[in-house]
Amino acid sequence: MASSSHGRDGAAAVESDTAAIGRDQLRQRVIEAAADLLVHEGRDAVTTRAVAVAAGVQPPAIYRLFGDKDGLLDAMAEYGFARFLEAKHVAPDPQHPVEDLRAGWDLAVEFGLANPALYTLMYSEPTKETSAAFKAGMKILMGRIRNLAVGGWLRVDEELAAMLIHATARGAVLTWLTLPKDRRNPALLTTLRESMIAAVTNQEPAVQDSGPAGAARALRAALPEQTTLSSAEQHLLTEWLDRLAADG
Amino acid sequence: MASSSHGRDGAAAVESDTAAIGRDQLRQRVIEAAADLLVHEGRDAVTTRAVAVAAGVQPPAIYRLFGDKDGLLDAMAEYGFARFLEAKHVAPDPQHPVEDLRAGWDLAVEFGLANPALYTLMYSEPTKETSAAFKAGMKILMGRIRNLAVGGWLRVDEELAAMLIHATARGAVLTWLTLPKDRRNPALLTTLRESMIAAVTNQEPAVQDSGPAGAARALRAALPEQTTLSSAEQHLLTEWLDRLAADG
DNA sequence: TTCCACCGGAAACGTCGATACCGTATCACT
DNA sequence: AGTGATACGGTATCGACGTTTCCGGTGGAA
Repeated sequence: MASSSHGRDGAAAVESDTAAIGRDQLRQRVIEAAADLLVHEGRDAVTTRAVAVAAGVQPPAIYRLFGDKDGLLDAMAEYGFARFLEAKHVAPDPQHPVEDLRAGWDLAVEFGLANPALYTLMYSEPTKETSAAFKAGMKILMGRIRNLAVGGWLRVDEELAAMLIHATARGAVLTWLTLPKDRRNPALLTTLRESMIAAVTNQEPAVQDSGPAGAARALRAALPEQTTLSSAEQHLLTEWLDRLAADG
Repeated sequence: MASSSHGRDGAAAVESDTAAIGRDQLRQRVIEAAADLLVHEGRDAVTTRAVAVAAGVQPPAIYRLFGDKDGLLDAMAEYGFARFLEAKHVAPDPQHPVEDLRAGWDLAVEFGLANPALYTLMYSEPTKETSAAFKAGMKILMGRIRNLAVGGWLRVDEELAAMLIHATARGAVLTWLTLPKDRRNPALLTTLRESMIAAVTNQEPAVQDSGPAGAARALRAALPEQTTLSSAEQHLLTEWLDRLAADG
C-alpha cells in the first residue's frame, strides 16, 4: 500500500538536478494541488485526472504515490489537519485542565468550520475510521482527557469521555455547515460545548435563572390560540416577546 | 420535473394487465429495488444501471421517473424514512412534553442506527439540506419543541433548541456508526440524550398552567426583573398581559 | 561494454451518469 | 372511420471517471 523501499534510494544523492526532487516532495506537490482543487472547485472536482493536470503529473503517478484515490484523500486529510495544527501552534497549556478541554473542543470545531470540504471528507462518512488524520485528532484529544483524569475532574470513563467530546464536536460542525449562513447561531456552538463540559467533567454548570425569558417563550408559542388581542397588538407583542426570549 | 398528466391515463382501465401498472407503482418498484441494493450491497452498488436491472426497467427510465440520480436518492430517503415512521407508528403522546422530547430523540437516533446507509445518505453531506425526508424529520421535531414551549419547559429559543437536538442526534449516530462494534457503549447515547435534555429544558416549568393565560401570568410575575424593554413598553405590555391572564 | 531492473509516460479498459435518436402505438380531429 | 400529430419506451451512444497495462528509456551492476 505505502511506497516500499526502492533500490535507487541509496544513490539518490548523485542524481541530476531535476530528478533530485525526491518522492516526498512530489507527493507534497500532488497533495497541495488536490487540496487546492478541493477548496476552490468543490469535492466533485477532485478527480484523478484533474489532480494530475493541476500537479503537472500523469494520472498513473497518483496510483504510484498513493496506491489509490482513497489514499490520496487520506493524505490530503492528514496534510490539511497537520497544517491547521501547526498554524494554530497548539500548545499543551498548563492551565486548568477543564479550560484545556474547552480550548481543545473549540479547536476541533474551528478546524471543521475553517475547512468544511476537508472536514466533510474526514468525518461525514462512518466508514473512514482508519484515516491517519482521524487518529491524530483522537490522540490529541486523549492526551487532554488524561490530564482531566489525573486531576480528578472526569465524571465518566476516559473512553466514554472521548466519544462524548467527539460526538458533540462532530454534530456541532456538521449541523453548523448544513445551516444556511443567515441561520447560523453562535450560541449553538457554545451551548453544545458547555453541555459537553457538564456531561464529561465534575464542574458544576452555573445555574442561570431563567428570568422572564422562559415565560416569554411560552407565551409566544401559545399566542396563536388567543383571541383577546387584535392582530396589530399581537404583532407588536410578538416583537417584544422575541426580545425578551432572546435576552435570556 | 414531476410527471405531468398523460393522455393515456384516462383510458388506463381498459389497458392490458401488465400495462395497467401505473406510474406511481413503477416508481415504488424502482425505489424499493434501489433501497434493497443500498442495504445489501452498499452505497457504491447503487448505480443507475444496477438499479435498472434490479427493478426490471431500462436505465433511461430512472431519469424519466426521477429526473436525476439525486432525485432517486432523495426518493429513497423519503421512502425509507416514511417506512420507518409508520413501522414505529409514532404517536403524539399526551405525556409529559420532556418525555416526548426524549422519545423523539431516541426515535431519530434509532432510525440512524437501524438504517446506517440511508442515514448517511440523508445527513452526511452538508449540501443536501433540501431533502424531503430531512424536512419531514425537522417538522416532527418542531412540533415537539412547540409543545415544550407552550408548557414553559424551554430553556432556549425554539430554533436553537431544534439545532441542539439535531446536532446531538447527528453526532451520536455518526460517532456510534464509526466505532467498531466491540467499542460501542450504550452509555454514549443515553449520556448525550440527557445532556441535550439538560441544555434544552428547564428543571421546573416557567409557567404554572399552559395556554396563553398561564404564560401571561408567569410573564407578568417575572416582568419587573427585565431590562430590555423601556418603561413605556413594559407598561403597555403589562396591560395586555392583564387582559390575556383574565381571558383564561 | 553488456545486462538487468526499475521508473515514468502514453494508451487503453471497463464502468459510470446522462442523453440523443427513433420506431411505434395511442389520441384528437374531421 | 381514417389520418395526422404527439408522446412514450427502447437502443445506442457520449464524455468522463477510476484504474490498469504496456513499453521505451535510463540508471547502476557485472
